Amino acid sequence: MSDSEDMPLAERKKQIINNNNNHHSTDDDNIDSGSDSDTPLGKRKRPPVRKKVIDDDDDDGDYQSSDSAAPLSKRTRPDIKRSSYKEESDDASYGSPSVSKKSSSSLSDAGESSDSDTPLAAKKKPVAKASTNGSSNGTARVKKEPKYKEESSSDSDVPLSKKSSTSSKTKAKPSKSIKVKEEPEEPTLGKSKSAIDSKQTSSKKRIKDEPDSKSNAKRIKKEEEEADEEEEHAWWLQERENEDDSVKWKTLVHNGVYFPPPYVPHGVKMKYDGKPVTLAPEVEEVASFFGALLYTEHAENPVFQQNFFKDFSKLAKKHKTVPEITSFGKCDFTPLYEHFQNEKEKKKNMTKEEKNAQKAEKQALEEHYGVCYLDGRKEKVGNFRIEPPGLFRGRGKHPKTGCLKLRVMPEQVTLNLSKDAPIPKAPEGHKWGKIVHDDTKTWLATWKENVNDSTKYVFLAAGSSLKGQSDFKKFETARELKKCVADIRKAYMTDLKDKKMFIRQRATAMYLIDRLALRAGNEKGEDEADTVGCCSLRYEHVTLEKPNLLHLDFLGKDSIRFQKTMEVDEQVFKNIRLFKREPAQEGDELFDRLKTSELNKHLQSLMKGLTAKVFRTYNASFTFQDQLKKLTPANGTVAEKLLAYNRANREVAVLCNHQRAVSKGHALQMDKIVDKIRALKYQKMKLKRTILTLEPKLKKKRPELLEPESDLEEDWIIEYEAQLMEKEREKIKLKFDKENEKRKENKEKPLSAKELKEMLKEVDAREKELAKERKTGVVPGSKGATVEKCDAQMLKLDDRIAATRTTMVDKVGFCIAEENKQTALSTSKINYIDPRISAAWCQKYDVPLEKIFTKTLREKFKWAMTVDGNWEF
DNA sequence: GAGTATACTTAGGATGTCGATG
DNA sequence: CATCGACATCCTAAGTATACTC
Repeated sequence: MSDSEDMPLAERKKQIINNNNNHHSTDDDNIDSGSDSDTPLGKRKRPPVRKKVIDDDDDDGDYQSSDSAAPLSKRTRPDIKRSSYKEESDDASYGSPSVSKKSSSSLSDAGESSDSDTPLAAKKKPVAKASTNGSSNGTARVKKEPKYKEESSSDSDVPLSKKSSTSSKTKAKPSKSIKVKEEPEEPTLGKSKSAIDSKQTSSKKRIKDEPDSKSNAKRIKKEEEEADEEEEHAWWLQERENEDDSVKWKTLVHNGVYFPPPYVPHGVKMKYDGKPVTLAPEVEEVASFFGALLYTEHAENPVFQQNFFKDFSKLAKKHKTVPEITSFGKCDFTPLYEHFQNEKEKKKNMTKEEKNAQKAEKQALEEHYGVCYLDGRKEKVGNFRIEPPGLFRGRGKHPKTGCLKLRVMPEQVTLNLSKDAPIPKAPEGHKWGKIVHDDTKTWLATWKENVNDSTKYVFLAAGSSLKGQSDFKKFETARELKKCVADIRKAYMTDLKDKKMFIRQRATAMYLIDRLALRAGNEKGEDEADTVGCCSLRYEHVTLEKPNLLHLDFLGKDSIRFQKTMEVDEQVFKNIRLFKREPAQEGDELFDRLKTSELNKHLQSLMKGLTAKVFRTYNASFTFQDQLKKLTPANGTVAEKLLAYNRANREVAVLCNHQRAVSKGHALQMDKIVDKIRALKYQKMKLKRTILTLEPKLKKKRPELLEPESDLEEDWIIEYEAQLMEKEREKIKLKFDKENEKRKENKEKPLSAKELKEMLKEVDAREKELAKERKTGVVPGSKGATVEKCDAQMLKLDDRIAATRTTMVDKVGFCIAEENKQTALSTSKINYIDPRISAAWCQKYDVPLEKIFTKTLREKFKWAMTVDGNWEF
C-alpha cells in the first residue's frame, strides 16, 4: 500500500493526509511547535512555547471543498480591485483597523481534533522520505565530477560542427549540411581569428578593408539567412527518448568572452569646492560613472550617493588626489555630465560612413563571440560581453545601490568548453582564471561580481536549442499540472483545516500562490532590498476585511508594488486571521513555520517537477488560452482579432502583476500639468486674498475665502514666485536686447546697462511686494479690482482648473492603457504564455505570426511553431 | 538541517531603431 | 529633415530552486 507511485493522485493524497492525521491529537501541535523551537530565536520572533491550538471558531464540520476547489476556469476570478499603477504614495492603508486580532481567545476548539490518533512523528517521516527517495529525480545525482564524453574522432583540428553533423540523427534538411563548411564563417572559431584578436587592442584596422559597406551589409545578411536555413536542428521534431537531461552537450566550442575596452581618459575635470581637480584616469573613470548619471533618479538617491562616494573618495585617496576629496557636497560633476551630453550629440552627428563602420565593428564582434558550436551545431551566444565596470544600479531600496562595480579581469573568468576544443586566447598579457569541461552545465563562462559577490554567467541566446528545450520543458510541466490541478486544489482546500499549523500555513500559501500567482518568496539577506513573496509575507503586508476580503500590499520582485484585494475562501480568511494573531507584530512573518524549500518538497510529492512557480506558468497560460477563446471574434478582421489577443495578454499581465514605471516623458508631462493646476490655484488664492483685502467683512459671510487651496504649500509658492520673477527679468532683458539691436540698426545710441538696471528694479520691487503679501496675507490686487471682478475671475479659474484636471485624468487613463499594451505585456508573452497557444491561434484564425511575435520571439519560439490550429495547452 | 553556493529563469529599465509627424 | 514617440532589443538585477557544505 505504501507505494504511492502509481496510485491516482487523489487517492495518494488522501493517504498522505490520513497518515498525517492519525493519532494523538493535540500533541500534533506540540510536535509541531517543538520542532520550531529548535530554530534560532533571532530569526523567528514568535515564542515557540506557546501551544498552538487551532481555531476554528465556527467549527469545522461545515467545510465544503466544492466551490473553492473548482478549476480555475470555473471559479469567478478573484475580484480584484487593484489600484493599477505603481504609485509612490503608498503609506496608504497599512493597518486597517477592522482586523480581528483581539477576538482571540474564543477558539480553543476541542471539537476539531476528531481523527487525531496517528502518532505524528511516526507518520510524518515516511511521507517525507518517500518523496525524496521514491521520486525519480534522485536517480541521476551520481555524477560528482563532470563527465565529458569523448567524441569518437579525436582530431581536434576538425571543426566540430563537421563531425557531429554526420552523427546527428534527425535533420530537417538532411542532405546539404556539408555545403556550409566551405563558407568562411567557421574559421573564426577554429584558429585563424587573428583579425578579431587584434581587435581587442586596436580596432580600427579592419574597417578599412571593408568594401562598399552598404552592399556588404546586405550580403552579410543574406548569407546569414541562408546559413540559418541550412542548419535547422529541429530538436522538437525528434523523438524524445528519456535522455539523461543532466548532460547538456557532447561538444562545446566557443571563442570565449569579450572584454570591454580599457578606459580612455577624456581629461575633462570635475570640480571640487568650486575648483577643477586633476584626477588619475582610474579616478576620473569612476567620477565619470557618476557624472553620466547626473540628474537621473539614481544620482538623486541618497543611498546611491553615499555608496558611490564611499568608493569614490577611497579611490581618490588611494591615488593621492589633491585636494583630498572628502565631501560629496563639494563635488561638482556637471562638467563630466556636459561632456557626455556633447559626446552623445557628436555621436548623433556622425557621418554615415562612421556609423556604418561602427555597425560593421559590432557585427564582427558578434560573428566572433556571438556564436558557438554545441554538438557541432552553430548556436548563438547570449551575453558574450563581460559586464563593464560601473556603478551598481540596485533597484528599490537596495542597500548597496551606487557601489562601484569593478572591471572584470580575465584572471577572474572561468571558461567551460569541450576538452578537445581549442582554448580561446585570453586578451594580450592575461590568462584565463580557469578552464573547465563540465557537460552538465550550460554556461560558457562565469565570474564573480564584487558588489554582491554574486556569480555571473555567459549563456546561450534565448533562441538556442538549449534554452528552447528548457522552455519546452517548463510548459510541459505546466501542462502536467493542468491535469492534476483539480486534485491538488482539493487537497489544499482540505489542508486549510488541518490541525497542524505547519500544514495549514502550507495550504494557505498554496492557495495564495495558486489564486494570486504569487512568487514563492525565498528568504532574503540583509544586504538586499526588502521585498517579499508568498512565504516571506509579513504581518504588515496583509489586512483582512470582513466578511472575506483580503488586502495584500507589499513590494515584490524588483520592488514592484503588489496591491490587490480579493475575496478569499472563508477558511483562508480564518487562517490568515489566525496566523496574524500570533506574531501580532510588524516584521513578523505571516507564515512563520513555512519555508519555500518545504513548500516545494511538498509540491514535488504531489507532482513530479512541481514547484511554486509552475503555478504561475500554468495559470498564466491557462488564463490566456481561456481568454483568447472567449474574446476572439471568429469573423472579425485581423485587427479585431489582434485586439482580442492583446486583451487576453493583458489579462495575464495583470494576473502576474507585470508593470513598469510610467515613462519619463509621461511623468514629465504629468508634472507639468500638476504645476499648471497649482499655478491656477495660486492665482485663485491671490484673488481670494484680494477680495478679503477689499472687503474684510466678508470673512464671516464667506468663510470659504479663508480656506487655503489644497496642494499649495508655502515652499512651492516661494519657488513659484521666484520663478515668476525670474521670467519677468528674462523678459525684460530680452526686450532690452531687442531694443538695442533696433537702435543699432538705426544708428541710435544704445540703452545703457544702467537703464537696464532701472527696468529691473520694478521687478525687484514687485518681488518684495509679493513677499510681503505672502506674510501679511494682504493683497491689494490690481488697479480697479472689485469684489465682483475677482469673483468672476475666480469662476473662470475654477473652470480652467477643472478642464486641466480632466485632461490629466484622460491622459493618465489613456497612458495606462497604452502602457499596458506595450511593456507589461511583454514579460508574460516572453516567459509565461505557452507560445504554442499563440501559434495555434494564428493558424486557426488566420492571423500572420509576425503580427504577434517579433523576429526574436519567432526565433525563440521556433520550437512551438509546428502545432496545428487545434492544439490545446 | 541551516546556511551557502550554484545555475538558471524572470524582470524592468536603458538604449537603440525606425516610422510617423510637424 | 529633424524630432519624437512607440516599440524592439540589450543589459543585468533579482528572483527561484536545488545542490553542496559544515
